Amino acid sequence: MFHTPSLSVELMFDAPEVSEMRMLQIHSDGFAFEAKRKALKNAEKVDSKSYSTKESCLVNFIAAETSDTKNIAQAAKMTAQMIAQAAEEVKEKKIIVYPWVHLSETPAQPGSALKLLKLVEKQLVKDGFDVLRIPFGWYKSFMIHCKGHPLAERSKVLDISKAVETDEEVTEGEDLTAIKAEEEAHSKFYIFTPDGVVTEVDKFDYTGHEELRLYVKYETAKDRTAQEPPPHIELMKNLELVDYEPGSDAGNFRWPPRGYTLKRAIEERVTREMVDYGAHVVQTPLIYDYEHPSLKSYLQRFPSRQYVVRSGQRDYFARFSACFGQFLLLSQATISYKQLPLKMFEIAPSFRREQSGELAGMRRPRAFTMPDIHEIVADVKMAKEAVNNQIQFVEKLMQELELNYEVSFRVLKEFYEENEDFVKGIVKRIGKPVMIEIFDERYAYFLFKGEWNVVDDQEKAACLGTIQIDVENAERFDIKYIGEDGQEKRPLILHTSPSGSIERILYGVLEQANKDKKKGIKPMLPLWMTPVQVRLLPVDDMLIQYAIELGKVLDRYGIRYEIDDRSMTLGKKIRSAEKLWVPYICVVGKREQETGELAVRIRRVKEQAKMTIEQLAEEISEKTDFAPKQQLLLPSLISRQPIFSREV
RNA sequence: GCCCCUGUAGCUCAGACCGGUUAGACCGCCUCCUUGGUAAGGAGGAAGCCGCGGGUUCAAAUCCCGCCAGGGGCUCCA
Repeated sequence: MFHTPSLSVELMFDAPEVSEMRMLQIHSDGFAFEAKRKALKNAEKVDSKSYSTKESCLVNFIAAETSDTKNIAQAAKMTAQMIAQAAEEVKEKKIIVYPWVHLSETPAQPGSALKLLKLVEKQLVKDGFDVLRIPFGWYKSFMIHCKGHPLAERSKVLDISKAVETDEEVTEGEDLTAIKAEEEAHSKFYIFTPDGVVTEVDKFDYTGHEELRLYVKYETAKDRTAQEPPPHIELMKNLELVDYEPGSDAGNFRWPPRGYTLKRAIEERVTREMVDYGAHVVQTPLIYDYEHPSLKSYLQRFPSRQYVVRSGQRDYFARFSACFGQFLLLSQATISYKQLPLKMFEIAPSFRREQSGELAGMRRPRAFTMPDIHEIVADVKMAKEAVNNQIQFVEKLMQELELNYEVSFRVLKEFYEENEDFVKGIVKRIGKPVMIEIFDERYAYFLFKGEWNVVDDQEKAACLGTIQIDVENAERFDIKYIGEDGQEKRPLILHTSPSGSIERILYGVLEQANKDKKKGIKPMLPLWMTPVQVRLLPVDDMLIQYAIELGKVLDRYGIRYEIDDRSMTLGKKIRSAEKLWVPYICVVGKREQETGELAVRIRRVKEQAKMTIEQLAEEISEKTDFAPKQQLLLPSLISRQPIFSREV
């Protein structure tokens, strides 16, 4: 595609990358071996440690190369073919498969090598040969008597890079259009700055834009170096926010009350913003019919990664986004041009059956909660206006999440050329350098896509908010509006997630907190979403009642608090609150009761302050006034709370 | 999905390579003492299908095979 075939082979496969399983073949009169002792800890189990025959046989010494492990089945198949061909040439029915690692300088891992040899054996047996596979992982003695004819000793190298393509596994209902299209698309990557300057990504000076550099590196080089688990995983458990659920499928999580409080706070925040934006809020089903014509065609755009739900004799798929329900609803709605732009919003679970190896904590689960807005517009002009409007709330929400983010846009070349001013206007609005990918051919349903990404501690990037101009699905789902002239018209659709999934937001804020921690800043969750905003610590049992009275004041302000009424030392209560990153920790003792002023440990400023409960409540209210009041979803007395996964 | 590593008390982790008393430790939990002033007060106690299922062995947390889960790499991320 990009290169001539011969050139591309050279570029793609450096010498050590070529798969060259090595094999030495000896046509022998008789063969014998004896397994002496294990060479590997997990050597293959053997029924008989020795074997001897006087019969003629074709002995194949085989060393699997590292490169064979890329496609063991393919390597095995070709190896078996080579052996079968050689056997037929010398008219031999008896075949010995002998593992001999010393033929290779870069051998495969034992497990892969054994797997390969077993597959070779299986194939040859299937082809009707009498096969003996010599046990793997032992030091062995052997005897061989080479026949000495011209074809009796040969060495071979398997070159898997020359393999013909075999049938790709295709699941029913799947076609590879999207993948193929993406492979064929050409893309160029640039950095756009707010002043309108365009620079190729590798020529841009990233000084002062370290995270942008990391993001670009991730997107273009796909460089992965992480060894450690992502830090947010330990944090989410210790803060008792989310945890794995062993009783469910991989990638499905449970939310104890603290985490659920945070989750709901975010959901409510995003929903309010969408209602303010003028959205119609809906709820649509979680499962959909594979056979529905529009859905069938939509599914064919993507590899099948769905959860399948059986109902009676029929299979349904769990939705992987909110698009279906909204499109189906819109397709039956009577929409006038007077109602455009029409905004539909939904926040609900979605399911993507990601490959097991792709799952990673909250960065990539299989079940997640996605806020999704679709904005129906008449034409490209209106779409561009909508993008400009949407950018405002996406930027606002991203800033409220208090995390560093990098913005990128992916634009069809043709669209870019016609709308250069629009794109540059957006970058100006973003106010910092952004990465822009310009692609030649449309490989998905969008011709324009904005992404708000975070870069984590492992230097991996993940997309949160996104805005896309969809030019395909209005037609696919037969969504139309009635124009001024009374005629049905086909609209464009903006697909937007204002914030990204709630799970990924949590991933983002925890990774951000971890980055802060490494810089010596106390890690925190944004005040408006943190489950517990205030902890009241009565110094002794006599003061619990007073703390409860103080709590009632906080209730009036809609502030989430706990009272540590456990029988432990003050030092321990403070430690417990600090471990949970509680932003305001108030000691409630006789002094406070007498003066009416609390001693407040303020996490953000690492200092104590004296203030009344009303002053504290005012301060928190003021800092969180943009967010709906979310209740704490567990009893405020800590003595009444079980421990789900927190430490103290 | 493939490859590598890991899975022991609620948590974090010893023990495993080299099979053999009653599987340990910190934190947490429970009981008692202590009623405390800004990141761990003291004493005692309970708590384990050693991930699951097979196998080898007189004997398995330990060795072998399979499966599941978590992490990393590849691929992928609509």
